[in-house]
Amino acid sequence: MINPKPKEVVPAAHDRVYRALRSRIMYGDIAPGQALTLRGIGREFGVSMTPARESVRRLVAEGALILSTSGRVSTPELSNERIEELAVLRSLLEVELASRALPRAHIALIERLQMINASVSEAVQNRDGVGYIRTNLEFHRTLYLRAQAPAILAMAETVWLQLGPTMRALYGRLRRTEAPHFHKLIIAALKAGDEPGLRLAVRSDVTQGLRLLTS
Amino acid sequence: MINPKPKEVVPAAHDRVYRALRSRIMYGDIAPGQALTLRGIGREFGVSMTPARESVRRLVAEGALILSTSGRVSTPELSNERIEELAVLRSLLEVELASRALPRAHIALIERLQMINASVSEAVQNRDGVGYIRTNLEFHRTLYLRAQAPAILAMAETVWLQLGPTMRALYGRLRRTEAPHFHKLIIAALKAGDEPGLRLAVRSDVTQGLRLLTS
DNA sequence: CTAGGCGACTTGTGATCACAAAGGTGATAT
DNA sequence: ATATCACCTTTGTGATCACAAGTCGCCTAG
Repeated sequence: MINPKPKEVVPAAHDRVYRALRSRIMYGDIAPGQALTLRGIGREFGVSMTPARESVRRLVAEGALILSTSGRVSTPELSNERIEELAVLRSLLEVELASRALPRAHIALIERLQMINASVSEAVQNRDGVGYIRTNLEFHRTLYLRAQAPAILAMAETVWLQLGPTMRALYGRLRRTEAPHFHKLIIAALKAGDEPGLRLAVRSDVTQGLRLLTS
Repeated sequence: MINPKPKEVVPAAHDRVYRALRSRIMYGDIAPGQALTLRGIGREFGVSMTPARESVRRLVAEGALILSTSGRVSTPELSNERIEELAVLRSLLEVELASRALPRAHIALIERLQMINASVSEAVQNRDGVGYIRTNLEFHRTLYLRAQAPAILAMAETVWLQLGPTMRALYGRLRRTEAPHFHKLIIAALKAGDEPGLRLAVRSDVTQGLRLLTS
């Protein structure tokens, strides 16, 4: 057989719904406190309540959605204390990931990061909040993939997911015209093979944005 | 009304099943690679497939169970690389939690930790693997609850959950008669208010056990 | 005009069913 | 004796339904 298996030709409905909702939440398409209904999700994706419920359960388990006592589901409205915790988590996890990626960061990776960073700048100039969040996370994910640490990366993505709706609320009222400064520091540290500098740059980049949220 | 609401008199079936399975997995009642079936779970708990599926989905999202490509569900058999990652995660998260708990650790907490530690020793002497895992985690959780950082604690518990079946495999073949040494160091550092010592003791305690797994 | 209550509608939960795919088992051919 | 194939059982998936609890709006009484 030349082509033995197209491998998962048709993804399961619950998985498709899960991925779509996850993207929306992580990239700030949904505002904090927004309510969702199982029947509404099912209607939108052309499936019954069953896959809708499964995808919602999964997202609740990841902290992307919260369940009220009566089972109603909505995006979370994070308290300042919770935001501070999530910022610390981002810092802990992403500094570790960056540190592990450093010895594996070849020139091709650095060039790719610079290209992504240009997209970030573009999104900032266009006042495109969702685009900013998406490209910013792509910048970080591209670097961290080199760490070859899927468990840690998955945990970092879970934190991003929890912050998604809140980040939208932030960057919606953020008026900034410059590209992210710390991204340049990260790239410079990567080029120089400067591990302490990289750790500091990542910590700063991760902390900076979230600090505005708790004001 | 004197007693307005007994508050959630009857927990939802899926939640009850979830909690039961989660306990089993976290405390090492289930061996790595053990297969589960939705109908089997439903039969055991006297519910239909629906709540069984929801609880399983939730546990899969937390990394406590894995889904084969065909949807079959089982406990994970962790690779050495994955175990090393999870050990690093434990170290990162729990050092932070301990550090935050330190300024809040009064004498009553320390005494409670000593009592729990006695139970740990007892479980070790009785060759009670599950009891050891349970009391050991209770020791850590009791300390970390003082950190007042629910998001970080939840993430740490997720890591424990992922390691559950594997820890069982470890402590099953572990032949040790002494109580955990590093727990005493943790308690000593708490008494002395010694933050660097506490961080080191927690990191050592967390790393020590898992190091044996990757041999 | 406002507060309280009643009723209709919305929503989540859990059970059941039909279906397709995967796994296992036994028979058969070489 | 072993490899292969067919059949049957097991299993997950998704749709539908009945039911209970919650939510919202409207109406009425004060």
